[in-house]
Amino acid sequence: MRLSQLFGKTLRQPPAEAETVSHQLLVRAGMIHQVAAGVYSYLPLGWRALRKIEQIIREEMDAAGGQELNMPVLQPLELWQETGRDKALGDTLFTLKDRRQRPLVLGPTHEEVITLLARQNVRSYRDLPLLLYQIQTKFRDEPRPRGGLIRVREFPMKDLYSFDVDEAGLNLSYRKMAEAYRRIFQRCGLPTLMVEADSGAIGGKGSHEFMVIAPTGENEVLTCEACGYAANAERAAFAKSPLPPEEPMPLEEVPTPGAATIAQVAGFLGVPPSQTYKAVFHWCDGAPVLVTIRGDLEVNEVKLKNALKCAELRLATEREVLAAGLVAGYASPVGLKGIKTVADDSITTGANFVAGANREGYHLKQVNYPRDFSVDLLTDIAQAQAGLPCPQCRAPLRSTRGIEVGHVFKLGAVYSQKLGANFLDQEGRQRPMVMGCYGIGVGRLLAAAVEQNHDGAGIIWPSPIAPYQVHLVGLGMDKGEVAASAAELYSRLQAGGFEVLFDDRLESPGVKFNDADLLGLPVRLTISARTIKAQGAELKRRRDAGPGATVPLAGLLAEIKSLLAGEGQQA
RNA sequence: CGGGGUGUAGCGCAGUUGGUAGCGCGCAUGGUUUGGGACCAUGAGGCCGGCGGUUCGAGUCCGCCCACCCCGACCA
Repeated sequence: MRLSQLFGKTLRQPPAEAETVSHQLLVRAGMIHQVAAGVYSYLPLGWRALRKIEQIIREEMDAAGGQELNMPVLQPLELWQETGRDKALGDTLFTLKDRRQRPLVLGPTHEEVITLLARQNVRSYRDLPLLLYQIQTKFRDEPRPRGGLIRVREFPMKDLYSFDVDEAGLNLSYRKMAEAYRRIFQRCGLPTLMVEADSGAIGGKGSHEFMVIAPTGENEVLTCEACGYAANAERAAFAKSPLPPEEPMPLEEVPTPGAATIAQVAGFLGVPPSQTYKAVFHWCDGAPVLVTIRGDLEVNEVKLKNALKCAELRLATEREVLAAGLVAGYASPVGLKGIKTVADDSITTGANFVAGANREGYHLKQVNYPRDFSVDLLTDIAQAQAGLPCPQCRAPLRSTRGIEVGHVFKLGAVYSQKLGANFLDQEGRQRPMVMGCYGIGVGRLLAAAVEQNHDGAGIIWPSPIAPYQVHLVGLGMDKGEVAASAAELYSRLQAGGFEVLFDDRLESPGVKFNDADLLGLPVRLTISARTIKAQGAELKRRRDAGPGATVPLAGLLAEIKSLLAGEGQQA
């Protein structure tokens, strides 16, 4: 491709609204263009890089036995009502009506459609296992798009769905996919960490995310260096230090004027926060819930939401708290009636806690569970944090941030049961297919790759996903001799099978070099009066600093090939 | 949705007490340059986010709306 013909201009300054590095660089390099919040066009260079990634994904999916197909973006809302996911997705679902006023949705994912497809085409265990995938545009009306391509409302995604006869089969498919994912990210030049994750609105029995560790990541990841435990903070467990048993003492009410927070109460009564019960009010699908947890711990809303199995969960407003008859700052489940109560299992060890008296200005001492109160639900709803002990080996957990580029789910039979996707097993019994689903955000992967591979001057593409491999720069293109030999080299490179971007513009060297650095192709080849005199060309890898080496024209192609091969290994 | 911020040329920005809009980059033409964002000259390009109001007169003052960005609740 001749740069003089290429659609898309480089910018010296990034647009003011671009904050993330990948966003700034992709815009400056003329690879993407924003159309609306979270909606982007891909320009030729960006699109080429994206297609490179798609191709890598295809190869690995096919190698793992996947079959590519394509499903519609437009789907009847009815289908989503059947599985109840219209509610689970809520406002995230883009909806519209056709001319007959039939409600439709723009597909945010395709479990429903693919399950229907499998129901229609799978009859027997002999048809299984089955791995079907597509790379297609998804629509999610995210509450807040951000970070350029990191979080958008319309995005290309690879989604594969596995269908197996049983759990064992699912586990096998799951492992196969996890392995394919590792290879994909590796080939894209991205080290990723596979972490335990919450499955959110997709549902199912277990899931893992693939995180690119980056400070700009949206997710907090907790890891244990000692044993390798890794989990998204919204899902992570930790070893709750049990408190020593004590002889339960009689319940006692004490005045605690003005002590409405854990810190104040603990200070006032001279006990550690871990010797208190914290009460938090949540609002779950239109009803109040009182959540109790040990005073030194925090509530994890994702865990709580899962435990309550509710569609919408948030903190209760002051007004809602009052209306429910709760006393903010002095509430506890002790003696409380008519309100759903949940507690973290941290309340089960130790004894003689301080808790609210449900009366302004008073707390209870020597509260003991289950002697003094009961709860409707007792489970782990505590927020893991850096420094807390690893659930597996008790070494302190560490916190990092990550960009989620892939997510794999064990769905089980949730969708197949709801939509009647059954097959006949060897004994002639009808059974629901056991499903898994596996997503990769392709555009986000592109952004993450830039996020991870850049310097002050611009992008440094990992060569497998670079839009072109060689950036050929002609300096002094108004000189016939330079123009001719640059053009000749361009043809030779193309004939040799290289993907070449040829800067044939009549620009000053500074402009050309700076654009080359910004666009970030792995190898730069410069030809000028100077190099022609030396019967060579200057060869430089993007990731190397300093001037390149002058290489004789004779062995040039082989030289480039070996440089690129080295790049591939590095990635 | 809560909190914060910004809308003036393709990009980055300025615009005073209200008087009909400017700078840098980029773009076009001509010329001089050519190994790390060169220089000179000339030129094109604006519904000042939108609507309404105040005023003889609004980019500027007031009201409403919209868009976009950032921080939190959601996710590939």
